[in-house]
Amino acid sequence: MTLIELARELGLSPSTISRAISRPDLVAAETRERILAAVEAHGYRPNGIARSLRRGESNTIGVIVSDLKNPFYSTVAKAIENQVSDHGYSCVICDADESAEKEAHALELLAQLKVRGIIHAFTGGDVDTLRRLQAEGMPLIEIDRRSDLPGVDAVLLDNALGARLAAEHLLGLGHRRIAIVSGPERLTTGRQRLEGFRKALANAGVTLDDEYTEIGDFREASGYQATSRLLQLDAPPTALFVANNEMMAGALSALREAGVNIPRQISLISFDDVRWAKYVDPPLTIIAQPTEQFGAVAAELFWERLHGRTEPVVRILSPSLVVRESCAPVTPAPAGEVAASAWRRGGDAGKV
Amino acid sequence: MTLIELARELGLSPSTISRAISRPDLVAAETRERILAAVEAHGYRPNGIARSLRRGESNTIGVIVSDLKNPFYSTVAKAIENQVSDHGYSCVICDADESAEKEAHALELLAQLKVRGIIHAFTGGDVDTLRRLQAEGMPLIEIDRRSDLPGVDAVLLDNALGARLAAEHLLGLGHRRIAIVSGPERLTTGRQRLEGFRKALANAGVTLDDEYTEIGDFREASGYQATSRLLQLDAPPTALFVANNEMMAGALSALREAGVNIPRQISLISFDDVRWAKYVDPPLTIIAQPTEQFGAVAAELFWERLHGRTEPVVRILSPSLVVRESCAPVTPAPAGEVAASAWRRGGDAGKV
DNA sequence: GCCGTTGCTGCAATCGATTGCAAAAGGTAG
DNA sequence: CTACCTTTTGCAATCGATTGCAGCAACGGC
Repeated sequence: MTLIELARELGLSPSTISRAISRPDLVAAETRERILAAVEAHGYRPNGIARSLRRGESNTIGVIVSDLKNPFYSTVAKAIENQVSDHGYSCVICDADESAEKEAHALELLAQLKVRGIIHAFTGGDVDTLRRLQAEGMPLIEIDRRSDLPGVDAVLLDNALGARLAAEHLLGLGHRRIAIVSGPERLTTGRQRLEGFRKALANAGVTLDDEYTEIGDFREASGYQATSRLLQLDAPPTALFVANNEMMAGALSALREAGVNIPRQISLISFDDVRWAKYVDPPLTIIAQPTEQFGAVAAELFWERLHGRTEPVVRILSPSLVVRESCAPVTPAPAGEVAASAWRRGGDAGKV
Repeated sequence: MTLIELARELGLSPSTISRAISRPDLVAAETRERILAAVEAHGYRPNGIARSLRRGESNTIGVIVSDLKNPFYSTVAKAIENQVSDHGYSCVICDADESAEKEAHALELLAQLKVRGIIHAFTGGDVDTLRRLQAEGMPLIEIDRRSDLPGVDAVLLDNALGARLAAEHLLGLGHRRIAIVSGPERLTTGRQRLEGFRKALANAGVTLDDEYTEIGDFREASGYQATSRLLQLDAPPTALFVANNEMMAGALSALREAGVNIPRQISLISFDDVRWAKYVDPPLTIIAQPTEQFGAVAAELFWERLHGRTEPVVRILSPSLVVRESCAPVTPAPAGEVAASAWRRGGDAGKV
């Protein structure tokens, strides 16, 4: 049922119907009642597409996350959706799947859909497309990860602080043979967590060995592989920092499989306090992010943009250390080799 | 930049430009090159809204999940998104937040957006809206939960089987004082898991006591509360079946807090093999669902509908039992009261 | 040389709702 | 009674792309 059909049926013009719906005060009370009754009776709904075309706006916002399966991003997406749906906006949520191509594709698609703004976690892809969208006046809000595009809003974590908290916790427990599994260089989160960690260690006079520096892709499988490699070193680390929750799951698998005891043989600390971190054996010490705030703040920045703000705003959120039981003081072993050879023997042998 | 502006600049008609983009074979090679070069240069993108209006279709599909934070649903959503984006479709993902109102609101919104179909997990709300959409010819595909609307496609789990697997596992370990935390009656998942469980116990001559039957709302908090109540009974259960992953997290909290040892004092089995279930202490015995299949099959059913199928199809997926370490044989205590009083003394006292 | 065909391009209508402007009706003041 | 204002409704253009139909040119066959 279209506006015109309804108008014909009521013997009124389409304009009147349209006004009765969107600006009721302009229509005589009696007419209005009659129209609304008919609308109700026929279940008429304005065609959102036609409306958007005419109004030149869509009441839709685009969200691109790099992995919808990752609870961090699904939580952020949910927070955004909740915020904007209260205002009658809807979300087109895209999953870039950590792929730059898919990201570029999603951006094009959202642009075609004429969304009012795009909130996205940069996946390292197409800065050109971003630049063009920005030039066209599309509000762009980055979450979690930063492209190097100037002038866009962003909600970020103080990754260096997070990495420092992790490093200092491990150093404080006496660890010196410390390894990291970080993310891709092309992502700010990957870079900053690595550099922040390196620097914090350096401040304490500890150098982060290349051998102990693994670069994954923030997905489970790479966490598994990286950790497996570290375990095969002649002098495996006594402590491990894993830079996101997905890779942490992989690390956990690798450690289980190798029969390594946490924290007795290796201390494990990682990023992002997923809900289950506290139920794991052992409960995980982690660097927590204010996950829902990412979404809420991003939505907020979006509204401001819509209401005329033109100056870019960057909000930095703070991580915090949550101490549980996956980190322990380094075992006072006679020599570095002990732990390694103990592992080879497997199981509980490393008890000392 | 619009089609008309571009046309004027090139001294061609809009029709030719349009054809050069969407049906290149109809345009002379030379003209086509010239047009495509200009398109590239100006970064012209067809206005998706106008295109949709004219074509009378949107290349958009709506997805409503009942809780985007729940890894089950985010995984399903991702699977759907991945499937349809390969075909140039985009997803509008809505979160009903387990609220019937929000669900109705989302349905209206998707209808206005003229999506090509809606894949949704019924939240118990507005069957009227669903019925109207169905009457209008909107492809409707239900996942996980079933409304009582006839004629719609659905991808469901064999919940009764899942519940039976859980019951038989517990029975096989000798448990008789068995409790359940299930979901709302208004949801098929809640009902079927409860009834299936009850029936499976009955088959073994065990009755599911009212005292042992808790109805939650599939969210973490209700799992916590229900479990806490069960623990305060004079004769607490020796085994507990929790009917979804969110409530299971709550149950875990409650058990931890009460210092109850799993599985020594209580055996725990629950639904949905979230990735972390195997890292928990103890690794959780669960009923696994083929999560990604839900999304893939739903997308498949959607395509079929688009391509003309009119007969409703219901696909039932099978759960499976994954045995880990959260269930143990019932402790051969002299009398039923022992366990209860042991708990009151707290901690490891119940070791017997 | 004429006609039919093929290939390319343009004209103009169309999708459905919105909105500036104008017309008609009713009311009030001078 | 006229002039003017207010309220209510309708007319018609508009948003931007698509597409059926027609026009035109070039070419080949007879």
